[in-house]
Amino acid sequence: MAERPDLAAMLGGLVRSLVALETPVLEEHRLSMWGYVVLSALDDSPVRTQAALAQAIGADKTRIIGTLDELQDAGLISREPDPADRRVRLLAITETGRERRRAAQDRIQAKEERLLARLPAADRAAFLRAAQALAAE
Amino acid sequence: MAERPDLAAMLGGLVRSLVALETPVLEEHRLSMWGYVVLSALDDSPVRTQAALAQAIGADKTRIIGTLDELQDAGLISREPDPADRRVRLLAITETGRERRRAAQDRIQAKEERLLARLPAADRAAFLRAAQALAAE
DNA sequence: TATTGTTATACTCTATAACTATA
DNA sequence: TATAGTTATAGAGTATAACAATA
Repeated sequence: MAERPDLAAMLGGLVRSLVALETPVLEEHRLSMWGYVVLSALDDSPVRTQAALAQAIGADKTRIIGTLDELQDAGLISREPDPADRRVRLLAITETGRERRRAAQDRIQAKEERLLARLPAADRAAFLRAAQALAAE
Repeated sequence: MAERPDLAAMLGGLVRSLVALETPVLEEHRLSMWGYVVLSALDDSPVRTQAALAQAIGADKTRIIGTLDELQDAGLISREPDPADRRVRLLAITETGRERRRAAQDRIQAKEERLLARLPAADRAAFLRAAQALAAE
């Protein structure tokens, strides 16, 4: 009877194969992994500062600057100084960005579905519920 | 009603927090993350070649050499040329290695338990079962 | 002086390709 | 010549700290 493998190792391997699965899709849609994460965060709601966005996605504030530059150059996000405090940048997804993100997300979720299809329906629902609860920190 | 977040992003965040949780424990036990992964693999069964070990843990064969050097120097693994083919290195965990790994694993699993304790018992069992099934590739 | 965002630097990981030793 | 392991090189990703602009 096998002992339970370490959770981190187990999930780490799973994440690696998911990333491998999704990277080609993102490339087709001309999005980097971080770009996709940022678009997803902004699609849920706009954010008032870059630091807040960085924290929301678990990144360093210096780490997302290049990503924001690219997304802005591609017209996928807007990024304007707040008139009330010109130090901060107001961040929001554009309509183009939303479309791009949705298109990528549809393909990605379809691939994820194929993976999840291996699970019995009950386990599958519980897995998603549990993952969401645990990821909520 | 919130849409389902992307699986990869969700699990990726979860893995990050697990790693953050476990890194201090590994440091206490003087193990690197890869060192722990290697010990865990060898604790399940010895391996005949370094390339096979690398593949088993999803790493590159060049990537684990430094790790194997450290583990060997610390007396946690044995690594001898196969008399039948002196190109290959027979790898096995030592008794010291086993003890070190078990000690770290106990502490790590205890921390994981505390995290999993948030879940209803049924979801928790289903989550582990599903994660194991999906990670099995 | 404190805060937001940016740039610069160094450091760690990783991937690729040469190299050695055995076969 | 083919294979297991090793070393060397370069590239990507990341963290830290210094910097500029604004408050």
